Amino acid sequence: MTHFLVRKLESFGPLPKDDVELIESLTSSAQGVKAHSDIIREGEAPGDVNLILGGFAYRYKLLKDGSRQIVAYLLAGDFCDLHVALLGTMDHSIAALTEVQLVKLPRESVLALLGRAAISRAMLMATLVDEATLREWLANLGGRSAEQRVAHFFCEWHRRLRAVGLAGDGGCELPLTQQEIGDTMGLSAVHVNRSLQALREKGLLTLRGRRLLIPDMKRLCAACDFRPNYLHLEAAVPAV
Amino acid sequence: MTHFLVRKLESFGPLPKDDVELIESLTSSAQGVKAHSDIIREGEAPGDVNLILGGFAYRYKLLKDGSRQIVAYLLAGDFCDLHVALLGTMDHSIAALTEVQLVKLPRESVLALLGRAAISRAMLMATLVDEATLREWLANLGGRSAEQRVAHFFCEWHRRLRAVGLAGDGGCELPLTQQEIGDTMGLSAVHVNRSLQALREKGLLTLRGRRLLIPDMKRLCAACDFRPNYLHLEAAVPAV
DNA sequence: CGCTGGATTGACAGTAGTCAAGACCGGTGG
DNA sequence: CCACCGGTCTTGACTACTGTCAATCCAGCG
Repeated sequence: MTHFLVRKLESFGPLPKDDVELIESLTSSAQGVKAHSDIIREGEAPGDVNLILGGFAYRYKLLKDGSRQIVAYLLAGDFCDLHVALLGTMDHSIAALTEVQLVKLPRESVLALLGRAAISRAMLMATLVDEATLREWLANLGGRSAEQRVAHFFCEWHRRLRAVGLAGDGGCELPLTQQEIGDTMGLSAVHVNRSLQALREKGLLTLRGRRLLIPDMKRLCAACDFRPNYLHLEAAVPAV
Repeated sequence: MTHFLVRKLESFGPLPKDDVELIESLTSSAQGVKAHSDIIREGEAPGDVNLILGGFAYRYKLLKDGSRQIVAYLLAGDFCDLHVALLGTMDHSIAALTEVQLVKLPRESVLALLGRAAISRAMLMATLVDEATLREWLANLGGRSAEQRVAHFFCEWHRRLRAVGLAGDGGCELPLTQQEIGDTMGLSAVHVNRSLQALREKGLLTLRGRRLLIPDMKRLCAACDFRPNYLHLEAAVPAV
């Protein structure tokens, strides 16, 4: 079960055998969460840290006017709320996009993990990648047109899913409504619709059911200036 | 000199004496950087990690169309590029806003620091706060009007400066041109100008020279829905 | 087959960008 | 002390992108 965590952390470099054993010895309780329900809400500070095993979730913030800004998507292997263990309170909420399977790690376990330098370091690296992604999103919202924004988002989505084996060269699942895409890109649902149509007319992508098809990834990347360097997928371990 | 780093890290909780000694034993070379020059550029992967001692800097990304998106401001005590030590390559650039004093830590030193669990953990916490700030910026760009965006940015700026002793209740330094504010908020300089005028007319702020005055912080916060929880300034150390 | 949520459309409103001219301001050299 | 300069800040006119509202269409489902 916690293999997942080992795999995630070791994607940044091997862990000492001790550390792997520690992780695998942790007690944890799995549970399922229904689609569209909250996993944790802004302001909460519960004792456990959630780790996604399967399904998709997203981080979001509610604004005063009632609108919602989605600020990240979580895939299998991602931490939901390390923040809670370290910073005390959630400054945003997390909800399940699809049905989600997650494991809850008691906070003490997480703190024990952080007592291991190699694990702590791997978590820091994971956090740095998340941060880099947020910076790219910021550039996306601040500097690109609606059409480019959406295209860029799809490129990233596909790339991330491919990294965890959930996408082939042709396409991938995309369990999002246009409203949700809009909440992600700071656009209205109507405008997302129009942008999608423009992209379709250019033959840059197909969207059928909940499935995204990208006939020519190169062309799409070129159209929206997508350069995946910020995802640090090679995640080379720097030699010490 | 490296006291700075100790202070930064201990803002998240005390460090073991060993760790403090390690930090203070590190060799480091200070240097100055002229205003408006780059400190490090996207794609680079040099050996040293920079730490800001004084002055202001900012992270930015260049987009295909030549526009620039500023994605963070760095104050005294902030790390410029931990990324380089851990992830290998910069995915964005950093430039000096004003004249900046920084110390360069050799990468091996940084990796040694990360070998200490408590230090590694404090760095993780610092990174989590940066991440939270990026999420709030994303919500700011995605969900608020131009006027609110700018107001929110000023609230945050003042709050952060106050946290490091650079702002009083009345106001603080703001060494930014309207163009730079625009590059930060995804707005044109002209529109920033108009938004500022609106805010001034409402009596929410004054901007003279490079100085920002906020007569009534409460009112400004209310106007832009600024809630500083995401800065985690109290940074309570969670009891183990 | 009728519902229901999501996707599409069209008309219209409003926000933000662009371009270009002119005012202002601090610093420089005479 | 003053004129000059370059960079910012302001302004106005105009354009273009994006949002809003509301009706309609469509596909999956009980």
